[in-house]
Amino acid sequence: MADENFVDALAQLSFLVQNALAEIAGRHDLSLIQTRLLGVLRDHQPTMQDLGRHLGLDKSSISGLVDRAERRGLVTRTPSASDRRVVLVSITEDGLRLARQGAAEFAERIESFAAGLSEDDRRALTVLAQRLIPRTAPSA
Amino acid sequence: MADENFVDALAQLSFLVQNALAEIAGRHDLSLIQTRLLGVLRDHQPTMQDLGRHLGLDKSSISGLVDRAERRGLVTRTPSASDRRVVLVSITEDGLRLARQGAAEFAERIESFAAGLSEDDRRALTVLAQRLIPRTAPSA
DNA sequence: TATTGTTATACTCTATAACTATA
DNA sequence: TATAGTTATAGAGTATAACAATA
Repeated sequence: MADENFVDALAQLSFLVQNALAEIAGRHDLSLIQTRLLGVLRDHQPTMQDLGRHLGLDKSSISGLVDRAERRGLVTRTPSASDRRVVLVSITEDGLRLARQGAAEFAERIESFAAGLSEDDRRALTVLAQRLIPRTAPSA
Repeated sequence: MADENFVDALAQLSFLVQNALAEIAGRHDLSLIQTRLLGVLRDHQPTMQDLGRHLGLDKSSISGLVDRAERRGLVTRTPSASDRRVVLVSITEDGLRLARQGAAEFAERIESFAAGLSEDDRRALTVLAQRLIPRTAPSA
């Protein structure tokens, strides 16, 4: 089976990237899921329900997640004006700072892994990776 | 920054692969870490300490992990003959069956992602991925 | 004394089910 | 009635610190 190598290489690459992400998040006392939460909030001001969809979690899990992030001053809850059942979640200045810092460190780390790759190699890897990723792939 | 695309593509690819892994594990009521445990035990009969090193976890975490796997009949503890402080962990028939089944499903899933890639594309992606992976990269 | 593993404790993360408030 | 969110509860997973048994 020639494709054992293919599957193994993708699996190991995914562990490499995820471990880097978890390690960098940990340096800021963040879990992977808290990091993803901040990542989503960088570009959106979603409802609790939206967050559940984005992150693939039950609403009760989102409640706890946002509780803990709010306790640390990284996000805030705002009641919706149009529907008083709804809660909007926003990132704070502190949260934004942390998200940017983490993203920069992550990019640096990935770059360091790819130090041995030429520009052409990187472009080729980028294109091949993109062809594997469906439009529905979750983001950080 | 041209490399934003590179970093993003690798991050998304890693989420794609890890989510596939987690989803398949979940179908067998396994967590990612339980799956990795079984993966290690397919080829080794390590001590608790060895497992901690392999999986990057504290020995107390390994105790709980092995407890839960043992309770499900997936692994067994054996006292070492040479050093009575040491415990050796082995996979059971049931555990092995589960590990093989999961690995096969995972390979299938990865193949399905790569359905649009030619043989040459796969080879190229495999080689590029391998060049990113240090020899110390953790395995499933 | 040093090492191996377990246990006690505490916290994060997750889901299910029951609940409250609003629509 | 239906929907948005919270709370109560339970369990996995993790680490730190204290412990027991063995070396």
